[in-house]
Amino acid sequence: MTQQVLMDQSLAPTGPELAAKFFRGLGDPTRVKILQILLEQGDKNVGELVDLLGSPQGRVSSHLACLRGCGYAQSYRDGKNVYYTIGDPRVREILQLAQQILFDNVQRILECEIIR
Amino acid sequence: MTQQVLMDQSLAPTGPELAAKFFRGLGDPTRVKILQILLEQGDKNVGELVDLLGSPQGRVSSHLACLRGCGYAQSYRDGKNVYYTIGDPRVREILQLAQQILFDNVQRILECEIIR
DNA sequence: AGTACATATACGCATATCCGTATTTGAGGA
DNA sequence: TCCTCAAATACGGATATGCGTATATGTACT
Repeated sequence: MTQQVLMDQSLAPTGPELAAKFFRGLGDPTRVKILQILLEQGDKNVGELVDLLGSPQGRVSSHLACLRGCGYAQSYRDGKNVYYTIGDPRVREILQLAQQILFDNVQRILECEIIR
Repeated sequence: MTQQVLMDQSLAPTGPELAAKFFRGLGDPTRVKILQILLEQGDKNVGELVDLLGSPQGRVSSHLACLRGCGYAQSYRDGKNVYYTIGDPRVREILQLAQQILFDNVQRILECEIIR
């Protein structure tokens, strides 16, 4: 409807602020681990993720809300449970590419004090 | 030397913590903008970046230290000035891929309250 | 050596983000 | 409808991260 303005190319894809926000969405260990689980083991419901992660349910749900809200993951209900799935196939690509870059810079990134 | 332990595949590339830290390194608008400038306009020294960014010199240097420390950028001295350049060609790839994913999820990411 | 300029770093403050706990919402079955 | 369970959300506190300003380092040049 009135949202088309936001899709205008002149702003969106070039905006460093938006790109940074995108990366911050992937900047939490729990969220990355959730995506890895979904990619490697297929769809999971919240309870299963809680068990796999060993984190309290509330926190897992919050991170899932973030992943869902940003489009990295999608949810669907099956009976009592809500299942999560990877929302965009390119999520796999960007994670793999990050792993590759990461592999050659492990030392430096580990030693970086500005980001902890 | 003794650093090989860290390069062991069993730990490094799979660690969600490290991957998250990697993404956080790209999670700041100023850092993304610096990388975009270096990619689009070639090498720049600190003073030039300060002018292009409109940010105080100290802050720019800090972000550069982060980019350099993590391997996203490299520096070399030429006379009085220190120039920065892209450290890994895959940095361009991951930024482009992010832009593509971003483009199809602009609304959601903009609306996401968990990340601001 | 002494000076000037370019860059790097330090410090205190404001804010973002994460966590743990508790509570609320909502769907399914008795 | 009432109850139970799965999931989502709210709240206070702790930490991380970014900013602005000020200062230190370091190189080149006289």
